[in-house]
Amino acid sequence: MTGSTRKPREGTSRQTGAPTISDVARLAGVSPMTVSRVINAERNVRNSTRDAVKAAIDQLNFAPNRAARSLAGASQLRLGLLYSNPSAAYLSEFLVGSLDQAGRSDVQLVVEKCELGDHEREVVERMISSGIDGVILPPPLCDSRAVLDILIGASVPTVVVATGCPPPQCAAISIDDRGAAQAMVRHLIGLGHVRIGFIAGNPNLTASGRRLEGYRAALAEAGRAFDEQLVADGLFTYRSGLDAADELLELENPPSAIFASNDDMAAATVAVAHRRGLDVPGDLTVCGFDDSALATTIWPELTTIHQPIADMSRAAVEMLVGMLRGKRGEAVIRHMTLDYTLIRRQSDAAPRQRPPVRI
Amino acid sequence: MTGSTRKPREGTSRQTGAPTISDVARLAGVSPMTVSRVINAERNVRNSTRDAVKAAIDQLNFAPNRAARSLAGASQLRLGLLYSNPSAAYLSEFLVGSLDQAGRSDVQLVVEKCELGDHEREVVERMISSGIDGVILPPPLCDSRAVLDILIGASVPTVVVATGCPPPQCAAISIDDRGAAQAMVRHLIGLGHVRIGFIAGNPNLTASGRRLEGYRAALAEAGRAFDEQLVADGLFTYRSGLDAADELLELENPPSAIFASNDDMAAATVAVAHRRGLDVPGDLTVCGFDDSALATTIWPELTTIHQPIADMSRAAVEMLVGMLRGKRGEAVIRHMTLDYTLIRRQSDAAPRQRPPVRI
DNA sequence: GAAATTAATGATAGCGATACCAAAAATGTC
DNA sequence: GACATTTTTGGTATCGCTATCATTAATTTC
Repeated sequence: MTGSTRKPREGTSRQTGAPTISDVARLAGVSPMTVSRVINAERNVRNSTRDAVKAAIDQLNFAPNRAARSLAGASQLRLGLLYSNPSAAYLSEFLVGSLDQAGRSDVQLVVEKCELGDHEREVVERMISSGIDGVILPPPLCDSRAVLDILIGASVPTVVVATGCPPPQCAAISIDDRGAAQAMVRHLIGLGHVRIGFIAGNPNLTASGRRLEGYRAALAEAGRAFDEQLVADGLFTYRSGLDAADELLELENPPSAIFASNDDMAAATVAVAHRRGLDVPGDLTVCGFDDSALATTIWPELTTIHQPIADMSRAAVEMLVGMLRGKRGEAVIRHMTLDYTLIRRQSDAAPRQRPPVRI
Repeated sequence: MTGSTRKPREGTSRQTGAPTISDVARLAGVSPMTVSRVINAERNVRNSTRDAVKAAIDQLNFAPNRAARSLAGASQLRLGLLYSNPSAAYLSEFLVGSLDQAGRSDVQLVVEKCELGDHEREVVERMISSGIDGVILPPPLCDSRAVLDILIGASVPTVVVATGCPPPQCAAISIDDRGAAQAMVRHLIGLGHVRIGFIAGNPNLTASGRRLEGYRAALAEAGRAFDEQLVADGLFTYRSGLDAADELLELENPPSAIFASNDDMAAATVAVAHRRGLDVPGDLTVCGFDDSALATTIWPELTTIHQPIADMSRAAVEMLVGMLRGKRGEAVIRHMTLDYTLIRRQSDAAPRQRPPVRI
């Protein structure tokens, strides 16, 4: 209402000028505590008192100080974000999203590196004992049995991101890996490719299996037979991609398109093709998955599947906060699936009329 | 280090478990006030003290409580991080470092893309008028005259990272690009290489010039003549590296080693070598610069110069915070040079007795 | 080398709210 | 009406951090 001239408090130079709960109390002739009760809609306040306080609040145009509130009351949540060594590009996007959301939700994010190996136990336990409220696990940690077991054992609320097979005790954010792979293969079939090679990912990561399923599904729905020979094993590393691509191109009847389970292996495939004198995409179509930085670094730029990484990490933070701040009762474990996008760049094309001549 | 059992404080049930400034103080053997000073990058703290406190902060994984902080009076700083399109790997590391430090210093980092071109003015001005307190410029923006002029004109405290030639009005973090390049070429000479090719970087970036200087200096100190032909132009992109490498390997008398000004171009050089049937490092030694993720992604892994990118961005945030929060009037503009490391991997070797036969 | 100056640290007192418990007031019971 | 209960209300102690000033240590000055 009225501007109500508040006389500037003398003394320290720190006052902000905004009315405080004490100002309200003085005006209403009650104690600050009572004002707090009114603000928080607690029951045990007589109506007459409540009305007086409310009047004072209106008159001063008082609004509680959020900082003071969270300091005194509910403690600030701290979420742990453990990462191993995903592609650096993945991590940075992931961080941007999660930090952004952490700011919005007013929670603190503790980011820590956790190499897979002997130290993982130590790192995770230190994080737990340092009083973290919940943990977010991006790949590849989201599929680490060891890490998951420690967290689940300690009943730490956890959100796994981009795993193909989330443990029942964890919340999960993911994309439809299977569907995405299927879409890519459909695309290749649509382009006219008949023999389509596939480079599988690290079998320890559940997403690998999902992507392979998608490949098979697309073949099946097009009435194509599944040819064991056209699937090579990979580990998601560039180096493994080199071997896998060699294996596929060495075949009697090599594929005219190769779909690698991630961009690193797709890049390796491009390198192998070039070494063999094959033009990409003229002689060989190569597609990746992830839309990592590498996809646009190399030449030709890769046609690949884009994951909304930042959105996924944002969602992970939000979900975790929901689980932690959510009232008492049922910790509704939720799963969430975000949309992927097929990005066409320069590494795919229709196959030549005749299969390229092997040199 | 050790897990340091933090004893649960007794008393009220309100404690959160998160380490506080007092925990850090106790561990470091100083007063809480001193810890506060370190966090806020204030000046009057002895280096030894600062280091001890930082160690304690790391050990406890401490991050200040925002609520308490804003209650106590400190306003939250907002720093702008403008980026254009450096190598994606570079950016991600840069982000990891700066976001981490931003969390520790409790400043908000506003990350925004600023493509070089017509819009730069718009983007920068928008950022300024949105009330940003300071700006961090990683390459290549750190060398953009246009962007710098706007910022300097508006007297926005700015830290440039990894430029070869920082404007006097800005603080700067860098490594010794010239010395690093010189060290690498010295290494190649030591290996026995005589004809050493060099792929220059984008001429708009001052660091490019520094690296070329280092190349020439190493040659000069070894009493080798400088051969114009052995220097090819590049732009720091993979694609430009493809062309540059082709140019060098096309020479009548091609080099037995190629030193590219960054890893992307070195990776491209490896690809070209392979396409030409050259073994790396058997027939051709290839070295890069930056130690980006790409260096260890491809095969063979690149011998390169490691820049502590994350540390540099961390330092940039810290320095900016110091300039902004530091007491004592005059903003002492500082420059800081961090150490580089020559990392030997699998892409370098002594030259063959005779130059490889061209196919 | 003692005094004057400056830098580095520590001690104390809040910031604006809530938690917890004790005191006071209102209500109910016989 | 005296006593047990239940509601309201107030007092006090934090929450985690920083402002401010006092104190101590390190430098400089003459």
